[in-house]
Amino acid sequence: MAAGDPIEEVLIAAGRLFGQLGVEATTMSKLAAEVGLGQSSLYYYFRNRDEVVAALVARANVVPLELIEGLVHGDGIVPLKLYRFVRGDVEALCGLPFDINEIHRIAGRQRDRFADYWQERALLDRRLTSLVRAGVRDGSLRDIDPRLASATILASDEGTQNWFRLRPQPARRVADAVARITIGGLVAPGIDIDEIASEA
Amino acid sequence: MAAGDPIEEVLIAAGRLFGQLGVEATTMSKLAAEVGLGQSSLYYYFRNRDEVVAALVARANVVPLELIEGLVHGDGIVPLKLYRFVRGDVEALCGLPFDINEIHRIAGRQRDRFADYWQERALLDRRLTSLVRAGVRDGSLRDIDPRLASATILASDEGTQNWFRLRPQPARRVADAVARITIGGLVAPGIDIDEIASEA
DNA sequence: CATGGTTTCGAGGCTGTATCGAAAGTGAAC
DNA sequence: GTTCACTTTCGATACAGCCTCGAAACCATG
Repeated sequence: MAAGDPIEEVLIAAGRLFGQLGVEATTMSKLAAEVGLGQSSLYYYFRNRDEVVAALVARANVVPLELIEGLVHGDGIVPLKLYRFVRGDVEALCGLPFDINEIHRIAGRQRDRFADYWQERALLDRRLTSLVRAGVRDGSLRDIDPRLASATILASDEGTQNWFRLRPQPARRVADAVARITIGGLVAPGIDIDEIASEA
Repeated sequence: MAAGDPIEEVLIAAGRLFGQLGVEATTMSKLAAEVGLGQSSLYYYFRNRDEVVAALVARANVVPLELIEGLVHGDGIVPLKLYRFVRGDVEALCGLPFDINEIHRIAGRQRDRFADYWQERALLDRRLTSLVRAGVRDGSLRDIDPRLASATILASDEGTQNWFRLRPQPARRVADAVARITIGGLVAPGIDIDEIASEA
């Protein structure tokens, strides 16, 4: 119905509907109606519903990736960088209109269609892993398996969005709590997580 | 096709198929075929597909609840109890044939149909919250919001199952890592998480 | 206004959900 | 052995949603 780029409008409406109804319950008819089109007209812009999902997830993915790239090249000790990453990631995830985990799951079942997603995800994982590894090396983090730690960090972030959507709260507060707990469990005994938290 | 209780058989097959294909892609035809029934025969045992989901989730829910009940009444300091809870919960979740988060999400969209689920979930949350609160009181945990901490613990546990299913590993190892990180971020500065980990 | 590219839609095939009523199976009572 | 009530199974069918296709409407440019 409105002006702008139809693709843009569809994606915005899709994000909202996915969040409200879930992906499964968001039919192409509802989505089309939302932007003032007939159901079959959507197929002019997207081959199918999954392509809408893919387009949406492609954008959501950019945020954490840019976040960590920026942090890696910035300065500060590793725990501080990690703290900022988790806080930023959680905050961004909680701001999404839809459930990232649901999209994540759909993507997981179709590795080929969502190849880009998985590549970026793998890159994010590598960046985070090597950041953790650096921390273990320089003694600012405990001696844990960096790959396991990285996976756990990402799991916490995404898992958090799960319940956040059910029980809304100030995103920043939640993000700080998750960051403090998660990174607090990683820092070496000598380092005080509260000091890092207040510095971040 | 086999002997036993048809309901039982359907649930077992459903767990497997939900895990392999996802809930959405598991059609009633496939499910029926799996147990040697016609598609419409399933509706004799279950009103619809969501009822299969509900039956499955009802069982999965029991495990963490029993786990924490047992721990609360046992002895040991709070961090030790929490460590054991997280490890047990993660291990149990990783052992499920299906993705608990997907079921979680479906349940979230239908509060009334899954009322039992939400009640048990709320109970679990209360138990965990009050355990954390006890730890904060007696000084074995840092001064954090117990509700936020409890939510974060559960989010980590469930979020972990997410990637665990994609990248299988020894469940115990993963469970230990998650417990060490999560609870490590909660314990008061004086307490050594490694000591707790080796005691658990 | 003719041409060609862009955008929209209605009709229809196909698959999956769920309902319904009929049929088949089962066992206890006579 | 037949009857009867109860349980279990299924085929037919309505209905909704996904997606395709071809035709029509739209629109810029010469």
